Amino acid sequence: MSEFTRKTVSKDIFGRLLRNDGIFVNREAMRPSYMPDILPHREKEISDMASILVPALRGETPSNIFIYGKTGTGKTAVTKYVGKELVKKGEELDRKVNFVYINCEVVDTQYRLLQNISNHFINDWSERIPFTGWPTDEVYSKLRSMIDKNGGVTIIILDEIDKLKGDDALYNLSRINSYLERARVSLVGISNDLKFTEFLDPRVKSSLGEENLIFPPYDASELQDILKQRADIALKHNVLDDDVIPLCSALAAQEHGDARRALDLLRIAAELAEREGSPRVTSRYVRLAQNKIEVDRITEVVRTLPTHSKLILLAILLQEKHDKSTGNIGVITTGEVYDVYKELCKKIRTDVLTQRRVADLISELDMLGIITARVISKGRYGRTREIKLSSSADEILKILKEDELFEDLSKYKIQGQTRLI
DNA sequence: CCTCCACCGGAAGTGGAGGAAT
DNA sequence: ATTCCTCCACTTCCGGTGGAGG
Repeated sequence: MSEFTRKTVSKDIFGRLLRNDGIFVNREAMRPSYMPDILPHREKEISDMASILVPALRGETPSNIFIYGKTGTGKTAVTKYVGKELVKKGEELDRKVNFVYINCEVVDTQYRLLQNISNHFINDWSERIPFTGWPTDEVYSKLRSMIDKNGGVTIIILDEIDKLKGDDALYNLSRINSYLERARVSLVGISNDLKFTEFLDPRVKSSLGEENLIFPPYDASELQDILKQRADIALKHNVLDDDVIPLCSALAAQEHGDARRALDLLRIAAELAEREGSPRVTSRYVRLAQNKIEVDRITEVVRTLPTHSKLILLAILLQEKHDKSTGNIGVITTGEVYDVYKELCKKIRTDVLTQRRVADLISELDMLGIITARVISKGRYGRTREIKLSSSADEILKILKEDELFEDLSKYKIQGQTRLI
């Protein structure tokens, strides 16, 4: 390679990718965090929520709300949207309305929750409540005085409320109004777990559930509208084949009408097309995207598995390979997996878990969708689980090998018949 | 129709970690 | 600092079971 070519190549690697001859106009519009101006097919939910919260604009306390809906049904988007509008209207009417959004998956303890809400009212950086150090009830009383001093109506959104540890925090928050003189607080809890309220303190339950909103899943045609709207903003005109949006919608509709899933499919399909230099997104890229999402999911799950679950997974993998090479056509059973697993443990000098425990871990792997395990009866030869890998063995092996512990282990060969007949 | 295999899966208990209360 | 409590991973024990082979 001449001096000249090397220079141009290295100089242009980003230039070529940067030149906007791809498919996207505004990539952000396809991300889950993007907030569109219009939320299609959520008009009813928006107006329901608005009518519950409108007392805030008259300085009265709105009812607390509990919102339930599966992932990707627009709970968070609708709530944030209504909140934004409410604050805007409040400024117009000169009514003080505060809107605090907390994601309980990130802020999951009582202390951090109270700390976070309090800091929302403290602009001066040096005045802020530290991550740790204060007694919990002091933070609580600080919060009360902050809210009272601030006045007006404060609406606190607790997203993913089921992730919050302990219900003391909810109990305290739901009673805060009786300690306030000049201000009012109302709570909005969001969850995708309907059973969540069953385990709650009955007092919290009745106070939080003054109003309930249920967000139904989107159906395929509603998903199409959402995708069309986003595609208009995010993509160049006329880069999608006609069947791309219907396909994305149909696939996502099968997954309980998850709009986020639909958007991910479309975005990844477009990204794959762009990366391959294709001028158009075809249904082939949607299929590839779906595959990529699945592989990414499996990769992530397997990578973060605890050691013993990985060992069990490897045991299943080895057994499957062994069966294939010996032409054995029987199904893999719990007992066989357990035997191989024991050997693997011995090899790396790890304690062996009991078969009972291993059975539970196998069920977990099943629930994670890495394997399928269903109970079958082999008559005289007992009752057991039939265990199968649910995705490519090589793919999983590759991920397992990332763990240095499994580097050598994966070469382990099962000696002959592990079980006498 | 009965037996009996090779597990399933519920119940109860242990022990250690981590957080809250005193 | 110490005790208490709660959670979690795991063990022990054991009754239960679908159906091939007798």
